[in-house]
Amino acid sequence: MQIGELSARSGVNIETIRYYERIGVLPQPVRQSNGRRSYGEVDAQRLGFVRHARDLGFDLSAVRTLLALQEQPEASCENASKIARGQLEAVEERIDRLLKLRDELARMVDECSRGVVSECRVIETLANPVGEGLSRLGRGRNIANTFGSRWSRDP
Amino acid sequence: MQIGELSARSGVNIETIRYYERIGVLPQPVRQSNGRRSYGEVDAQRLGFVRHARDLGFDLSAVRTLLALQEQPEASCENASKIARGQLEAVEERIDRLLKLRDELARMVDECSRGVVSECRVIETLANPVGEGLSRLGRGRNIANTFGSRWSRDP
DNA sequence: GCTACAATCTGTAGCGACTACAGGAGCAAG
DNA sequence: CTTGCTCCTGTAGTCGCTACAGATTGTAGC
Repeated sequence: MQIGELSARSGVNIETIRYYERIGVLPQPVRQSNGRRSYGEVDAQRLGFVRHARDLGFDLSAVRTLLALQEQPEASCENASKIARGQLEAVEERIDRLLKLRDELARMVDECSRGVVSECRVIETLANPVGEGLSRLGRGRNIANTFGSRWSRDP
Repeated sequence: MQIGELSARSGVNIETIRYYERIGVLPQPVRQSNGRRSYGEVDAQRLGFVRHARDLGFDLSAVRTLLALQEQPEASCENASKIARGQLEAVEERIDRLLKLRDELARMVDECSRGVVSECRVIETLANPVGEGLSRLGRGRNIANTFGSRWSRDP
């Protein structure tokens, strides 16, 4: 199958597939006589694996590790489980933050009197950082920057 | 106050402050005779506003709009409130996704037999995308990419 | 065969929001 | 007068794509 079909089947952008190949997340595929990339089921599966892992928020370096682990089934899964646990932790922290965030945003919107800016709670709330109430939230360890800009990609 | 103090007080990286100045989110500050930037309370407040808005997930273009609104208090707050409502919607969607994500990750971790990779649920789950169960999650509209990589920045 | 158009190719540049670094200047304390 | 700190400018790197330019190849209709 050519790259277009692989892209359609996996839901991964053509450019992204080539990008994955370039950075070594996907292996260099066989080429047809005309120079076009030719993929098989194994490639489709590997790409599916990558996509699913990315959907779960693993960054590409984690994906690399997981792929390597997948390819030596005799190895211990300690490592894979550790990566997943780290990911789970990051997700839970993120959820906590977002819930607080939602409350503050909801309050802002709710209290906006729909009058002029000088009475608008949206602006006011932003202007008065509430004694580090929320602003401390962003300040934890940099947990491997697990969530890039991918949380709203797509066509 | 110099840039270092402003940075310490606001919790915003020095380089980031200069970056904000460069892209016009912060105005060019007064310079001391030695060429160093000199800030006052107004600047600190403006930066606090920016930081808080960023913490709430507004992207820099939204921040720009909000800043502009803040500076003409006679205007209607319709606009600010609209931005905040959009933001709230995006946050709620994001929370939904993350909750589903957490479940899948938790299940993965939970079911890992802690043996070899060939029996590991973490790898297995990634390899078998469960008929688009979760993978459709990433595929909505691109809601203005409101959340960049900022969700784990900091020292 | 000719033409139009689609799919693919390579290579490079751009995005957002920073972050890091090189190489230099200024300034205070010991 | 040296050490060490803060600050300066300017540029390049990060991540994970995405977009484009310009070339080639394949396919379908006339």
